[in-house]
Amino acid sequence: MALGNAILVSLSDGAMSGYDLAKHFDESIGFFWRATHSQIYRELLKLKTRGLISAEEIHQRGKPNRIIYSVTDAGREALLAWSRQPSAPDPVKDDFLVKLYGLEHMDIETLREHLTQRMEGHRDRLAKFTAIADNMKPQSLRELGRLRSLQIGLRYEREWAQWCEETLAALSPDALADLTDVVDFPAAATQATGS
Amino acid sequence: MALGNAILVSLSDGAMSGYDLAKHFDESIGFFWRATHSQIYRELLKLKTRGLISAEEIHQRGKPNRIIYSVTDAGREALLAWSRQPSAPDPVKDDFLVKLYGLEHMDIETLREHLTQRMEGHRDRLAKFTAIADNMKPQSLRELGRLRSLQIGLRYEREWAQWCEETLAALSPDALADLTDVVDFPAAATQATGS
DNA sequence: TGACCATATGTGCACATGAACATATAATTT
DNA sequence: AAATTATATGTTCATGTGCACATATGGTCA
Repeated sequence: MALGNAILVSLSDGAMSGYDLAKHFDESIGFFWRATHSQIYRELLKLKTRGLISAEEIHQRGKPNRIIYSVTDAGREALLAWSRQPSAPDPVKDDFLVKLYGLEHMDIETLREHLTQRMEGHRDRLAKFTAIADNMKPQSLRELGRLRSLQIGLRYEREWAQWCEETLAALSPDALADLTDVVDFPAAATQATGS
Repeated sequence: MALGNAILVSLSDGAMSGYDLAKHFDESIGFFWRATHSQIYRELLKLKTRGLISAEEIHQRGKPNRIIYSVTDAGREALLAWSRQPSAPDPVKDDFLVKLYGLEHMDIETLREHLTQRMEGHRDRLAKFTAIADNMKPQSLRELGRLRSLQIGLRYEREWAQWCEETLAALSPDALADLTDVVDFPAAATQATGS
């Protein structure tokens, strides 16, 4: 029910429709928990069945009706109860690290390109997060929580960006020339033969 | 087919049974890609069907037969082709960060306990990774890849440990006393009332 | 006028995930 | 002698995930 709780937290910020939630999950809370709109609509029905949220249909002119969901008292209790449950530390799943782990079987040239792209992405997000964090001076629990969760995102992006830079250096032709098993670099990186 | 590739990388290290792979996924490569034994046995059958691995049954005395899998030439080609595909940067999913994001709706006392436990776990793994990394002086592509993937794990654990420490300080009773919306601390943390 | 886009809510389907169950052998411990 | 543990390979089932599809309204742009 992890997605359900992320939705309850989002709705605690203010009543929202599934459509709004989907956008919300593409931005702020989405950094900690990803969800597609189909998942969200299904989860909303479950939460409503369990009485944790209530629904109100809003008739709009010119657009389809919206269904606005609000957290009920039972929903707030459920959130509090959830906060008392231990959180499973999330298992990391990363294709790219598996590739690095099996480096001698990979196309290094391509890996360098992907590393560069990835580094740029991490740097962009780092800049974005830093800009937001710099303007935050938390004066409430709410703001403090937002800042602390932003801070881990910031640390995450910073370390990844630095690691990409370090790894690019370690995989540079110059650095690789010292290794014993790089036979015919750089040709070996783009052309590999069996046995 | 991400699990399949992680298995191919593992088998490239040497032929192994599903049982061995399961242990392997609980240790080294498991930091980057988690898998249970039931997943592994299923994936092995798929890989065999696709001709990427070959199987050899070993009759043992005293123990059930083992089925040892090896990577075929087609498997090696598949790995190389995979390394040329871009890797999706893994979406983070973390209960604990959602809790922090919705801090004002949570039981802060419990969160502090969980933070402490989590910090200890990260520190333990950091010490373990550091000890291994300190003894590594890569002289082959293989060793270099292992070290680079270990380095991101090390950075990850270090940052999480530090963040936990920082966050514990930020959530200390003293620090919280400055906030506007902490009404009757510390009673508020363990006893919450509706509306 | 016709195509496309933004809003808005859903369903269908294929596949992944992981806990629990199932089975079998033999050594070790009580 | 019986229970437990380690080895070893699977299956079953409930649930989660996410892409693609479906439907509906009305505005904008060529």
